[in-house]
Amino acid sequence: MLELSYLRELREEAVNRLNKRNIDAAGLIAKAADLDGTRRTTQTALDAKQSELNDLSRSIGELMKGGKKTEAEAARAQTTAIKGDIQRMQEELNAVETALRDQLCLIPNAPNANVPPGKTPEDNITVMEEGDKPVLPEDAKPHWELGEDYGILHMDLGVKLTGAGFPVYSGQGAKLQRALISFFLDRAIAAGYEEIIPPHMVNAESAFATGQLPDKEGQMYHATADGLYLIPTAEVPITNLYRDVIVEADKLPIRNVGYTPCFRREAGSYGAHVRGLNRVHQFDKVEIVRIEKPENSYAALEGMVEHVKGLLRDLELPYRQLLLCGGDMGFSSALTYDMEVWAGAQKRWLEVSSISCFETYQSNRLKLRYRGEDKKPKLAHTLNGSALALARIVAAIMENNQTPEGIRMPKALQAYTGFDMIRK
RNA sequence: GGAGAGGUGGCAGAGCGGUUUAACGCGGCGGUCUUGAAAACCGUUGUGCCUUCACGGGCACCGGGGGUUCGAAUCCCUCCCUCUCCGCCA
Repeated sequence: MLELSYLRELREEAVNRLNKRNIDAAGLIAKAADLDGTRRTTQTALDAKQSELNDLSRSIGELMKGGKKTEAEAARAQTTAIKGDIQRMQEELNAVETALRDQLCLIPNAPNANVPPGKTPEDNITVMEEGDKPVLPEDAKPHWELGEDYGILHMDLGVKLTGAGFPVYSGQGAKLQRALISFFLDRAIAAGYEEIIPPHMVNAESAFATGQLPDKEGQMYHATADGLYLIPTAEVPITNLYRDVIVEADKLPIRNVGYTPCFRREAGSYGAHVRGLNRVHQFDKVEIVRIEKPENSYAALEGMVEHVKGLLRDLELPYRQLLLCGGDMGFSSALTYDMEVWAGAQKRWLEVSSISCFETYQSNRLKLRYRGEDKKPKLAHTLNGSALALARIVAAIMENNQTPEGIRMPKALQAYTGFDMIRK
């Protein structure tokens, strides 16, 4: 949620920033401002009534103690009307507060000044591109065929066990998954991130705080018997560690990394582009999360991008970095870079990482604050990024590194896989 | 899953309908003393919202929600969580 104080004090700036998303920013904000005004007048009136009742109650106590029964009874008679007012005002306040919160939930984060305008992925800016695309023979196979040929990836078995989009890995394919997870974790730890193993299910409060609810309700698997959600990313449990927390300034930045499986319903996305590992309901991901002082957050974002670039280089994958345009950015993000790798047989770019700065949008919901120089709590900035998401990395490695002898493993990974080639 | 006990300020721990605007202690911060430090002593000490140019003032918060009452940390209902014992179990 955007901060009310921001919408109040820098309303014009907020509208301008939000306009990059091609939404009716002025209208959304005007409605929120209206509700906020009503809320404040109601609160002021309610507080005054409450104060009146408190005074009266105190005086009744004193009168009773002094044995002045008659006067006490007279005072007591006055309270009925006040209590009625209080109840009515309280209900009014509750209603307007709910409406205000709902309205604020409709307003996405305000894009950073550097976010390009635009509506679709075509308007994203390619910041850089690195690595040579492999030259593959005409009959080079996409990863889903290679997976079957080598007996390491079985989409059909996943269908049998669960349904479409739940891959089964076996043998060297399974080992490759585990190797990548360890590799990514070790690299993040070496870069100063503390490893976290969080729960894979969260409650509604957590899902709300990081913005999955109410916006993306249909995208999460929901265990209704217990009211829990399967996490779509480790971002949710790890960021929620800091919900309702005030951290001392000298504890910042906080850097966490966590490996978890990720579960996404991906409702409504079918077609040729979702074959094999391109889009699945369950995949593994190593996620990095940072909590920063506002003045450091964008430098931290660049640092996270550099970290991910290092991983992709060591995996010998051609990749490019995109700066997402306003229309393609996630709801909660202020600025997002996507990292994509080249899958040589499909001849497509596959998104393997999304690295975002949320400014105070998440921390406002989380009530995640730090104590600044003046000892007053202030909202911190949150950031996160995939480092990295496995399934598509595996797809690209398989496709790009296919040879007549087998699938070659990147050198940096061989210490983790224990083999240099996947063979039949 | 069953039975019992309990959830109070950064920690520890009283309070169990109206001198609680939450005691005492520890810790934190500021000060006095001191060459400096320790000790001692004095003061101070949370979060959110409303209001005010400001100083300040008001309201709410004793696990969450609801109720009784003129008045609730204190009584009632309900949910959540923790601990102990029993049962089950990787």
